[in-house]
Amino acid sequence: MKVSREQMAENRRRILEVASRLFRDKGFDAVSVAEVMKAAGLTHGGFYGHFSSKDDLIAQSLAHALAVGAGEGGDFLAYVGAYLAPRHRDNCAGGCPTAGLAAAVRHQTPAARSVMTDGLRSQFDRIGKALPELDAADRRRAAIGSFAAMVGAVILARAIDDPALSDEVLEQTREWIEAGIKPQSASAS
Amino acid sequence: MKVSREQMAENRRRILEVASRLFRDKGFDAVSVAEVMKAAGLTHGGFYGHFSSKDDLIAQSLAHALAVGAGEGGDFLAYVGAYLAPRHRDNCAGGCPTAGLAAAVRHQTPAARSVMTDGLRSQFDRIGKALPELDAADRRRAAIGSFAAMVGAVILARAIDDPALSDEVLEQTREWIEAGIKPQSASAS
DNA sequence: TGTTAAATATGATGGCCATCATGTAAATGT
DNA sequence: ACATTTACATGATGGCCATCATATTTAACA
Repeated sequence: MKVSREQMAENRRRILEVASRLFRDKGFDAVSVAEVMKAAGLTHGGFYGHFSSKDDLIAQSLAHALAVGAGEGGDFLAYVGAYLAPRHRDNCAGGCPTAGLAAAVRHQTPAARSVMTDGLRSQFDRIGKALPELDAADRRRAAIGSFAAMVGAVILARAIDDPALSDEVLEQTREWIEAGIKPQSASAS
Repeated sequence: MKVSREQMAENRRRILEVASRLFRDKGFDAVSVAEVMKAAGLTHGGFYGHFSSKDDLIAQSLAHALAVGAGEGGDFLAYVGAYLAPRHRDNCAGGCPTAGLAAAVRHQTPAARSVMTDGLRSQFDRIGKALPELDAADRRRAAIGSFAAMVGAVILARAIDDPALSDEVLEQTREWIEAGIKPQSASAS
């Protein structure tokens, strides 16, 4: 049955939203087109009315997730604290799409890699702007170095099955980043 | 045809070696059992004489790769330089199994996650011992923070399709780590 | 040397999945 | 109101893959 224009637009939005959560939670390969559609409250048949292929869905849902997560411009240290927290580590589906999907993007289409590249470029710029207390070169270095450490730490923490070690990875990386961001203060705390 | 005991042991070793390279290169899902066996110079039939399942192969080949890569105890800064280099970024098959597979381990069996956990614990200890110029607490923080940044940077650099930005991620992260490892020197270079 | 056991090869089997073909019913525009 | 378009549902289809069944050949051992 046909649905209204707005209904269709909302269906499409729901597919993207649900797909990005499922992908972050289980990985691109482990989520079938039918599963996405079912989670969106539809059947698999209508899928190709919205997207040309599963690869197309992957690229578009990635863009959707990166755009949604790109809010904030606020306190960088607060952002780091929330990012390197057990809460975020345990919330793959709703968490940072870069931490959840960057490694898998390497095996995806050029379109998906391009989306991820744009997302990362924006992210580096955004973090750089949130670090006004440093001069330009240090800002760039801190933005990229910190974000690499954040993404790496969450990926490692999620791979580790020992809760104590997993927590430690988050905590030590948080302290490491905090120390690295204030190089102008004296070396001893 | 039956082969000698040693021949069989060597076949097994070759399967593990070839599998760990293929997995790092293409991901666990994208590599079939038949492909691994063919790359090892065998046919798919003999596989279940060596391993109880593909999941078993994944866990064992991961352990193999982590053990092989765990050599060195030398100069940490040289290690960082080689790790955060385009050469390593472009060599997934022969590169660090943590950078190549840590994110995917999250979706694997408990056995595989346990192997990865042990590998990371050893890695943190090893790096800590390579940083004797720091005191104990700083050593641990630097070991975990640096390695998280290294893994994250290589993952991001591999996801990015713009060579200039990809190179920049490696380079800035390298400088960020180098700066963070020598906190006792003056803040200005 | 002959018998046995084992390692590998060849050849199914069953399931999952992306994609397509076709039907149906409701929204859209006149 | 009517014709038409179209969004979605139902139901194939073909391919890939993990795993298993069986055959073959040869090492291992007496």
